[in-house]
Formats: sequence, structure tokens, C-alpha cells
Amino acid sequence: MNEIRALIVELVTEQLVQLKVKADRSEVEKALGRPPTPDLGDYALGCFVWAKTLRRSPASIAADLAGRLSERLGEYPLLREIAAVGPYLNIRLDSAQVARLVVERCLSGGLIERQPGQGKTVVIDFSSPNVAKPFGIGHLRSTVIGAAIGRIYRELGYQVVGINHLGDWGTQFGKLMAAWLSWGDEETFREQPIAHLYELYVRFHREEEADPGLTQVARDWFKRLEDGDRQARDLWRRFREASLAEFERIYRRMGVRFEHVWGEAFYEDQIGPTVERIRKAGILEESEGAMVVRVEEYYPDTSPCLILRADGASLYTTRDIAAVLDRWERFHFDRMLYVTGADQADHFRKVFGVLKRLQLPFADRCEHVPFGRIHGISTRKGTLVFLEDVFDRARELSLELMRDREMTDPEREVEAERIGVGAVVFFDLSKERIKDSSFNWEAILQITGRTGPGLQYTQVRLKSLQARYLERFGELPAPEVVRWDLLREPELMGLVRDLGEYEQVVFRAAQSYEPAILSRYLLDLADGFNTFYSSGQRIVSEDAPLSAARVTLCRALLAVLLSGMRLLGVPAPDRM
RNA sequence: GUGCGUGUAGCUCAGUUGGAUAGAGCGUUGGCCUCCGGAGCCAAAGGUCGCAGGUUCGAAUCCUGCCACGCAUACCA
Repeated sequence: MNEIRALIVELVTEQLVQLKVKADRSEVEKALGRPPTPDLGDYALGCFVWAKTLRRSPASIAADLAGRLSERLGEYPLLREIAAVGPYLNIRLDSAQVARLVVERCLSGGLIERQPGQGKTVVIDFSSPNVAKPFGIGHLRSTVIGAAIGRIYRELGYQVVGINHLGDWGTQFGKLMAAWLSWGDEETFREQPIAHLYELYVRFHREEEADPGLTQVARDWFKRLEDGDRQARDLWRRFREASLAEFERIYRRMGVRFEHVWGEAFYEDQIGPTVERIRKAGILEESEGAMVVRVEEYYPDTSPCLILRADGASLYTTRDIAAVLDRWERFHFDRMLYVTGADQADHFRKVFGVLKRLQLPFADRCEHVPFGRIHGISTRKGTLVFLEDVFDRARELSLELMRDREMTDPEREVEAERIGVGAVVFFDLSKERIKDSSFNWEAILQITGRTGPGLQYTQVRLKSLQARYLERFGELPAPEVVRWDLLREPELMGLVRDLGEYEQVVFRAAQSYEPAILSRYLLDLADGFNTFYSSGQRIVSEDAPLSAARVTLCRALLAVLLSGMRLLGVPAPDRM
């Protein structure tokens, strides 16, 4: 589809030059859009920008261009009609030609041909749950968004290094140890390690409010941990291992993988050298007993970045700096992405500010990819929603709906799991990252409308149609022999046009780190198809050539849906 | 107070980066199963695009100022 755009831009620019306008391609490219309704054409060009220099009305320019271009229509089989409507130049493509071009490409596996990432590395820091806390719905966002961005970049040829920056260090461990020593129970821990630790964590925060002295106790314990105290280390190891086992189960369920699980503790021995490096650069200052680096030079209104606490202990900011230095040494990344909540924006300004003050050339390659909060859940208050519970309920719901389907029980289980996970994952990826939301069981479990299951259902239907075609005609038609001129319906032509934009959509999603762009595109494709499907016209009928054309288009659509769903991490059930 | 973010239908959200009559889903109301899977489709109702200015042929989109909400604002992560 890109080459079609390029062709139009080329032709129009040529004509504008003949009209004595200093027009360049990018100007035309910018003006070239789509008409509000498909009956006007496939592309539209508003002629406003040239009105001033030509001192003519946009409408007369459009008319002039339409006349000149129409004369040359015969040379370009892809173009069928060019007409002026008011100030707009509307262009209609030859749908059969376009269908051939687009569908054949989809079916030859060339969905994404450009590989801008060749030879480039992008490191993505995502998921990063805190050890000793349950994997909550809050961690869903970082995990799902980060994993999707990773798959998208990999698809574009990038070398992707996903790192799970586990929250396995810091004062929270001091809190946990203090709580464990006061109220911990071996037996409960053995049976339900995470649940027990979580309980302790919540209790500590409750008691801390009444007794602020506990805060210092927790700090002391963390200091002991950092100093290598034996008892502290042993506890830390136990807590960490128990958590990892649980996280692993959830990641497997979501099909999420990491190249590395390097938590904060991993960088522990690099904290000293990192602080030393900052000190040698001459940017470390003492302030109110703590050591800081000022970053206003790069980020006005941002308070100094705290490197060491007054008691000499490190902070997570320090560890993030140590981590990025380490990652640079290892990967020489072209981009380093941090997929974390928007509430950490200030934190990353400070980290990046320190990198800039260190004059590090890769400082500008680091980016925070923020996402909005989910309201109504709080780890500390104990109102957390467990991700596994959400998956389970979504699965049960699907199971219920499939009760009457003729399937074996194991098959039903497998598909219900795919649907449940898909529902939850897609829900999170269907809105812009930055938007806040409040947790709502009804919304996340919704299965009608523009939802994951809705998308999956369309995809199942396409698979089923393909089977239906095979039943009747024996084998799928070769795309080369399909008579594309038989596809006349506007819904199908719209579908063809949209299929041609898949690559561009993936690019846009990558560029803006916004999987939702892809999600919505897939839903639009599904909607377009469903409209035709329900119109009373059949895909598979007695008319062999017509059925062949339609079913081949369906195959192309299915290929795009499957590709997009895979990038998002939404499973594709075969039946539901 | 300052910084960042968000305000579009009752609710949840789109709006192709400034273009033609602002669109979906949920919910509500009314239709569509003698034919490919109804987790679907069609239709109706529902809008001062937070408010007020400004920029220009043209603004939900860009600029300024307000308002509301959220987050952040150094020894948590």
C-alpha cells in the first residue's frame, strides 16, 4: 500500500510543479488523506495549502489537477478515477489490482517487509514485580505492554533484550524482615509463602502508622542486608526464591519471556563503583547529610537526585543508574526503554539527568514509557486484586459459555484458558497507555463488543469458513488464479485497503510505544468483516470463482489478525 | 505552591498528528437465526468536544489563561 501512496504523491507533485508551484513530496504526502466516506474514493487530497501561492481557490486547483491527472489514468492500472469534489481531489483505485497486490502479499508471509531495526538493539525493562508481594493486576500493565512492545520491535528486526528488573532489594525488605521476625510463622510460610509475606507486609504498614519508630527498624534491617549480615541474607534468599516460583507460573500462562531476570540486587556490587564514578565526575554534592546530584540544568523544576541516604545506604535511583551503566557495557543499546507507571516520571528525569551530567553519550537513548494508574487497588492497604484470580475468572466464564459446544473436555479447557488470558491481556492493551482506569471486574471480563474475545471470535469464524470451503471445494485456491474483479462489495474493498495498512500500523505502534494502536486496528478489521458477514452474502457458495475470491481475502484477513494478535500476546483459539 | 498527566454520548474510550456531516463499545429501546459459528449484525435515542479567549480559509486537535481530577514534589519502590 505504501507504493500506491508513493505513486499518487509522485504524480500529484509532478502536476503541481507544472502548475508552477514549488511543491515537494512531503507537502503532498502530508495533505494526502482519506475521504470521510468510502463512496468518495480511496484517497483524498485537500488542495488548500497551494491556494495562497497560486492565488486561486482550492476548488479550481483541485479541478485542474483532476483534469490533468485523468488524462494519464491509462498509464497506471492501479488508479481508476480521479475527480475533484469542491477543494478536494478524490482518487479511486482499481480495486481488483489493489486486492491482488495486498492479498498476495499477506499470504506470502510478507506482512512486514521493512526491517528498520536491522543491527540495532533495544533493551526493555519491564514487568519488574516486587519480590514478596503477590503479582497483582497492577503488574499486568508493565508486563503486557512491555512484552507487546518487545515483540513488535523484534518483528521490525531489532535485537530485543527484555529484562525483568525484579524489585528484590531496598527498604521494603527491611520492612519484611522486621515483620517476619515479629509475626512470621514457618508453617504458614511453607504452605502459602507469598500470601503469608503479603499479610506480613500489610500488617507492617498498618502498625507503622501507629508506631513511626518501626520505619527506622526497617531501615536498619535493610542496612544490615546491604552490609552482608548473615541472617538478613538468608531471609532475603528465601523470600526471593518463593516469589520467583510464583511469578514464573504467571509468565508461563501469559507466554511472556525475558532474556534476563536481573533484579536490583544483581547490581548490588556495582553500586559502590557507580557512586565513585559520579564522585570522580565532580557532580556529587552533600546536602542535608545525603549525597545528591543536581539535574536542574537539564530538567528545570526537578529536585536533586538522591544518590546515597544520610546513613550511606543506596536508593533505587542509585541502583537504576548502576543498572543502566551495566546494560550499556553489555549491549551498547540503541534504545533503553523503561516500561513503568507514570508516577515514576520524576524518578526517571532524575536518573536521565544524572546520565546527562556524566556526559554519557547514551543518555538520550533512554526513554521512560509510562502508563496510567489503576485505581481502587493498593498493595499496602490490602485491596490488591490477584492477577491469577482475574485469569481464572475469565477462564471460568469462557468455559461456561462453551458448555454446549461439542468438544472434548481437555480441548474446552485449553481454549477457555486461551480466551481468558486473551480477554485480560487485550483489555489492558486496548486503551492508550497513559490513561488511568479503575479496576472493574465487569469491564475486564466483558466478552461482547470490542474486546479480546470479540476479536478471537472473528478469528475463529474465519478459520471455520476456511474449513467450510475445504469441505466443499477440496483445496484452497492459489491466490494467483483468483479473479479479484469479483470482489465488488464496498465492505470487502474497505477490508482490502485496511489490510494493506498493516505494516504501517505496526510501525506507528512501535514508534509511539503504543500497542493500543494495533489493538484498535485489529478490531476495526474484525468489525469490517463482520459487517459483510452478516449482510446476507455468503463467503462460501455454489459460485466457485466468487467463493475462491472471497475465501482468499478471508485467508489474508486471518493472516493479519493472527500476526497482530501474536504481537499483542493474545492467544488465538481454534474454537470457542 | 510548582512540575507532569488527563478532561469528547449516562459509563468506557476512538478521532489517521490542522481538513469534508465528531465516531465506536457497554447500557437503553426496537429489529435480524429454513443457509457459512448470534461472543455477531442492523436501526433508534444520546454531544455547549471542561470553560474563555487567540492563531487561519478551517480547531476536539496548535497557543495563552482559567476550572476539575490524578500523580509527583529528596533520604520508599
